[in-house]
Amino acid sequence: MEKLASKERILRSAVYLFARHGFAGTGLRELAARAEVNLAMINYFFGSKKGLLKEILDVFFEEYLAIARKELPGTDSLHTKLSRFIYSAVRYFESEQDVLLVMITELPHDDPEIIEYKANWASKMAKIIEKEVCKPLAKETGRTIPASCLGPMLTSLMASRFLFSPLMERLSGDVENSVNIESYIEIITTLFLQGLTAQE
Amino acid sequence: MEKLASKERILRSAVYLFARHGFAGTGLRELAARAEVNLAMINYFFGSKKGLLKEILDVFFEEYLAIARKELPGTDSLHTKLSRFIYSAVRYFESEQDVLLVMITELPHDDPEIIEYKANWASKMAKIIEKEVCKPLAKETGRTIPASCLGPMLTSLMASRFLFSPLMERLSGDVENSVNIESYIEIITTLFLQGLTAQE
DNA sequence: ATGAAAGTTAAACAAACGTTTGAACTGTCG
DNA sequence: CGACAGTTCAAACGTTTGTTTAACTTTCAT
Repeated sequence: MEKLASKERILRSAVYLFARHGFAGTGLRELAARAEVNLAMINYFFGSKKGLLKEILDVFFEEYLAIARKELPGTDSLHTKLSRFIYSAVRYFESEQDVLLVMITELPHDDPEIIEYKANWASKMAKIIEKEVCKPLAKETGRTIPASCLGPMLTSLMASRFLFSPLMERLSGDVENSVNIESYIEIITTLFLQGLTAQE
Repeated sequence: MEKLASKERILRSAVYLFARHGFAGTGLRELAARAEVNLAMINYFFGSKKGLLKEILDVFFEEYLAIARKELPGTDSLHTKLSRFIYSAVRYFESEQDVLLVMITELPHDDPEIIEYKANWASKMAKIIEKEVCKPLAKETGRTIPASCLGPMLTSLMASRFLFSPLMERLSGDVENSVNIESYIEIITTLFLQGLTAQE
């Protein structure tokens, strides 16, 4: 069992801690201890604490964008394409819950260095949604919903389970009463597709 | 023009700063400066920094729960009741955007002192949703969606505009291309109601 | 084998952190 | 007036913060 490279261990520990204590709430010494590296290694590899956050956000947005580019374009029906996208995206969210939480909880924070990064990615995402979802939808239903509204709605809906999961685990208790991931995907896919095409 | 009481000024400044820099990212000196109070006043009124956060979360959940208790029970149709709830809730979210952002961004963080508070409120909310939405819905459609799934979905969907607004403002540019609040409410109401009743 | 590059380390830096203290000030009521 | 509770204040407490430095070891192609 080869030990992971230091840089990778720092990255994973950062994702874990940022998701649980927040970016500002995580100290670099705590992070270094968890990653089993010397404190100075963090700045050596990532330049600064913010550089570390940027790299985490990059990883998330890159993959999220790649999923959109893979599933949304093409000649299939809007219904088919959106189903595929939701399926892949939620699966990805599930596999990288902590990264998703870091992305969401850092969304509103207005650090000028970070907001530039996020806006850049959001812009690319909005263009795809606009072209592949909003325009076909307008043709189908006659109703125009801009990507700046539909994109956040879709992402928030898909992320809802993971955003609230730390709370829901604590109170639901009985596991039987909760919904498995396949059902969850089915529910929000139906909700979104039926709900969207019902717009008039 | 009477100057607000010190405690109130602290509370409002905290909401403003926590929404923009996060809870852990906001220093008490910066907060005291913005509220124009002495640093020691914060601990005098709220006991600790966490006590301040608790009070902010209390204000939010209390009102959110009050809206649910007001709009959801009763003999009206599920459709009518849910429409009313979404309308009131989104209006409240809009009027207290910063408080909403603080609540959302602190949702996943696992501070033991805070998570107890949140779980307590979430439990009350889940009970109302379960009784007033999930059960009637199961009777209508035959499909059972637990409150621990439906609650987060609904809240996330209603909050999506405000969660992403700091980003969206930065990139959309043209105000004409964005959706006003009335349209936003209409869109997600239709989405949610049509989408839910389409479950089978 | 040798030298440059990459990785790792302990130690220290100034700055900022949340919190506490005890005195001073305010207004109110007896 | 004097006493009292509610506020406000400057100052300091001990930690912890992110970052930097310079020396050290390891790695690896020449």
